[in-house]
Amino acid sequence: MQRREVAVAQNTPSPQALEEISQFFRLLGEPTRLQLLCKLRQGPLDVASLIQATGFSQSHISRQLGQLQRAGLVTSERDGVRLLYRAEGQLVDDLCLLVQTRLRQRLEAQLESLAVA
Amino acid sequence: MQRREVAVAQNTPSPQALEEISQFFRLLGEPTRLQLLCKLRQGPLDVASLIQATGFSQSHISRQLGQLQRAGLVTSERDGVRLLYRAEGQLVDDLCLLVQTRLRQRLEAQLESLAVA
DNA sequence: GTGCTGTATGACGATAGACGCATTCTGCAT
DNA sequence: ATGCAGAATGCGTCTATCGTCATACAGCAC
Repeated sequence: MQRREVAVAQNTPSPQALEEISQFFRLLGEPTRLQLLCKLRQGPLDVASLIQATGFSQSHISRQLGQLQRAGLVTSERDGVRLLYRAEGQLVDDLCLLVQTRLRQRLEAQLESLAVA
Repeated sequence: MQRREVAVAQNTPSPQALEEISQFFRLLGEPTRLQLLCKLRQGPLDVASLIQATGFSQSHISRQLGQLQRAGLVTSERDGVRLLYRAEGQLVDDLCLLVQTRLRQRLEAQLESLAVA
């Protein structure tokens, strides 16, 4: 049932699937969260380290991590009194690389059109 | 200069690049815009057709198309009194496919864990 | 040039969500 | 069991943006 709703697309996602896909993108659409993911992809970190690395408050970082964890993009593991968070999987890396490549191509095209003019 | 700011990442995007990448994801994080992109990828459409297809108001659709156009994801072309909008490139398709696949995998994993239990 | 249609934009209200302070909760260390 | 540190959550404020109605603008058709 759920499977069918999500999977109905040979090519065109169902309205329900579109909603879920867009919510996924929305997660990545916030710089704070993307920044956290970048930090965590380099290795596990506790909240204090992330506070230091980003400058955001403990509560804010905790909340963002909660969102990322519920979406399956990060996991946490106890290390003494601390929780170590780590990035899970390669999907976000892949997505960012595609977008970044595209953004660069676009800038390069613009540079070229300026040079010609 | 701009090139370097965006391109600095062998692997870790610069803060500026992260901002731009997140803004790109933010564009896709709104169901309306994603829906429009899906419609337009099947062929060029005018605003009236998009109104009919989605149920949103003319002004809203026009505004969303404006955003997508400025980001280079759609183009427009005059056809008599109408403007035909069309989706540009495959990037959004690729991104959606990656995300959709992942969402499915996640659901399937959850189904499996329920079956075992 | 004029009138009309299709589209873009102004103005407004409602809502979601970022963000930080304060507090509570959780689990470790003793 | 107790105390403490680290993390999660309550609450309030602020901002951005969705979405619509109304209006302005752009370009076609005559």
